[in-house]
Amino acid sequence: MTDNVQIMSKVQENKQFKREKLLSSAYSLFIRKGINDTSINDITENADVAKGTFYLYFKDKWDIQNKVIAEKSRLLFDEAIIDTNNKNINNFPDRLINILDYIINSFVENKDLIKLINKNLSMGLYDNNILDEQFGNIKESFENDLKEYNRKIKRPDIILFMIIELVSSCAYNSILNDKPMQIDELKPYLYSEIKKMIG
Amino acid sequence: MTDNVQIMSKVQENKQFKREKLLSSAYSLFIRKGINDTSINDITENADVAKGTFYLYFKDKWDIQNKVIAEKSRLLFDEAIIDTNNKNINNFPDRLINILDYIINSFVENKDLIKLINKNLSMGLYDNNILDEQFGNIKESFENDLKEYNRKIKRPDIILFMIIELVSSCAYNSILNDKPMQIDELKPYLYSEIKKMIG
Amino acid sequence: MTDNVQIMSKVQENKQFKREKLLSSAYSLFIRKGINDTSINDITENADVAKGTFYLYFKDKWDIQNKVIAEKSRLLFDEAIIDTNNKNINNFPDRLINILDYIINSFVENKDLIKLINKNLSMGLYDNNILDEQFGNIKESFENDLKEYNRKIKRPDIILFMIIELVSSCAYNSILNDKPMQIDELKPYLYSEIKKMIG
Amino acid sequence: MTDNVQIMSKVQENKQFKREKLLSSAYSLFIRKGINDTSINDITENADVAKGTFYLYFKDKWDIQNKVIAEKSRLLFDEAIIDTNNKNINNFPDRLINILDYIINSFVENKDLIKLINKNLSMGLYDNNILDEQFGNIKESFENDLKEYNRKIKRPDIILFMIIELVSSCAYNSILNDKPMQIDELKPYLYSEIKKMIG
DNA sequence: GATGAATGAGTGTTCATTCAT
DNA sequence: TATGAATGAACACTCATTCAT
Repeated sequence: MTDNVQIMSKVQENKQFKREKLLSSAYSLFIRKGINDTSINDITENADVAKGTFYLYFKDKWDIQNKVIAEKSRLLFDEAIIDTNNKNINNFPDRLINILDYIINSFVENKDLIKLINKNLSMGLYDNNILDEQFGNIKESFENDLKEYNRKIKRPDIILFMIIELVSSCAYNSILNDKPMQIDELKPYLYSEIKKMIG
Repeated sequence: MTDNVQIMSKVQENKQFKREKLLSSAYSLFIRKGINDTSINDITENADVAKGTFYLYFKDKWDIQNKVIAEKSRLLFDEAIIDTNNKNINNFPDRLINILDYIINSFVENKDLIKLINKNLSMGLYDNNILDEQFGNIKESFENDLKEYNRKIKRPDIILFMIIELVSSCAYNSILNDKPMQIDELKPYLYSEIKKMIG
Repeated sequence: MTDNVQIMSKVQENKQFKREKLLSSAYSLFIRKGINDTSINDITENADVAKGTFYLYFKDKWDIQNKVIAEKSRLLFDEAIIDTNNKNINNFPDRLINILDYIINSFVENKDLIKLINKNLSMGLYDNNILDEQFGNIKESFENDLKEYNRKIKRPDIILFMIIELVSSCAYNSILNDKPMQIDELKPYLYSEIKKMIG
Repeated sequence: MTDNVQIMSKVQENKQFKREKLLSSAYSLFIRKGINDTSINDITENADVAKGTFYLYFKDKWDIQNKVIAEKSRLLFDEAIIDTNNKNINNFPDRLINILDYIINSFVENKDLIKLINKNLSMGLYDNNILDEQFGNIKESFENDLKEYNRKIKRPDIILFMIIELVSSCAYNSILNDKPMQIDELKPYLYSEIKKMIG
């Protein structure tokens, strides 16, 4: 029995390992060459795995793409919240700004990441529940903060939605194309508007 | 001589005609099947033109795609401004809101259009000058309005940029996925924030 | 000892059971989707058995295919003879016609069966001994009848062979494609020729 | 104008040539390795043509397969009729037997041909009009003969259908598997039955 | 300028088979 | 015995691009 469990878990572990090799292979290729120019062949080759193996774990390229993005962006949101908690920021607006700033800075450091995530946001990511998950996380954090710091906002969900759209959309253009200006120059204006919104 | 000129212009006309057939063929296919699922073969067939002819007018699919989007979105902005002028709206905020509302309503009526335009915005459209052109139009109109109605805004270009990003990004999600809600429900919140921004 | 035997036979039973599950799984899939579109994976999945298990009982798809057809067609011939015996038909030609009619009617009721069997007849079934077995049954029955009803035919084996070829070939086309006409319309002509043949 | 026609016909000729190269390449491979074991890659390689070219002329393997069989079997029927005419056989039964005998002999000389044609007959060839065409030819010839030699048969179409089914089915087994005996031994019995049928 | 036949590299996907557990 | 994860050769089919006419 113990043997069986151990054997099972050995196999299970191995499967998990393969799955992760594929995910990280896909991630690095998506970042490096873009999704359109990454073939499943590329992914498996890069993962040192047979081509057929891919189909044991993912349905097709869209499937692994969504999984990659879900994983990476969840990670990002989590980090942002942890960072904010670590800094012991104790008022609501600064907490929100810190979260957004952390995310923006991550994108600045990893421009391919914003390309990857954004590309997909616009390609129908909202159809499935990936954004909802992340959004869920930050929404919860946002509403906790509201309660904790005794803030009243009418329809906080809508405000948060608009804030995130504004930030991600502006960050995308500013970081990747310096439009309308470099992100560091843009930030003050951006954060100023956000503060108005949660005013 | 006159004859020659006429012949020349006839030829020129014919060329222009071919080009336009290709553009409108591409547009209808992009709208109908999406860009990824439209091949150059599809475009030429649909345009009743030989496959090789495509390459006399466009470099590749990305080229015609950009041209199509440029044309369609310029048209849209122009219409929005004309509509606003026709309505004799005489104060600055209402003029701005009317322009944005016109654009949003157009997207609602033609959801494939917002899909097409947005897909491309996020696929590197900012690399070339297409958005700049449109943006130029509306920026000019925006600044004219500011002057005419005696408004003072610090850095109107940045504010306008943020407004457009906010509107297009929110409209995309709301119209296509009802996230966070249907567009008609979202509009009041959206316009309210915009009015704050040009406050 | 008894225990051992029981255990052994239990194991044996179990093996037989697996084999039969595979056979009936294959049969239903062959009928439903055709042989070419049925994979070994399909067969094992449908039989609730691991993929590797297949190879413990059968060499490959051709192997199980032949076994399936052998089983199903032997069954069919047996049924036809039993039906004829039950009806107490007491003259030779009517007995033969009844057997053939029973088979044709079975095919009419299960068109996929004639597709399955025929496909394979033409795909090299004669290479192995499957047809011989069935043919053996009906040949024996045929020759018994000849003796019992005091009929004399030169080379009854050849005549029977030709009759079966004629019937199965005509039935296939008539049942599946109504060529040259529907089977009910064709039957009188067919049986009339057969009666001539056993003259 | 003349030039254009000549150019057109040059191109057209070339296309016809490519198509025929593909057909004959497919035929030789089907004969040599069987249809299932012949890939489109094999066909184009063998025809010294690019893979994509295949799809300019044929939809898929089933398409070219049908065309090959149609061509080859039409040829066979035509030859059989010509041979019969050349021999100045002047009575109906002998003419019919000669046609059938010619076809059988061709199959004996080219066993792969009967394999190819038969395989397909049983794989749903009757769905399309290939057999009808061939059958049309021989039916016409059959009915011409009936008229010319003043024969009366009730429903000659049905009789002919049964004769062809009987002959092709028996020939297949006899030629390929010597079942129930070699074709030369079988022929007398076969032809004797056929004569009864048109009796 | 216009054509469209030809190309062939490239793609996603399937599947019989093996073998460590 | 039984399993099912892994393999990788094989497949049909697509498509942007070229170029002789």
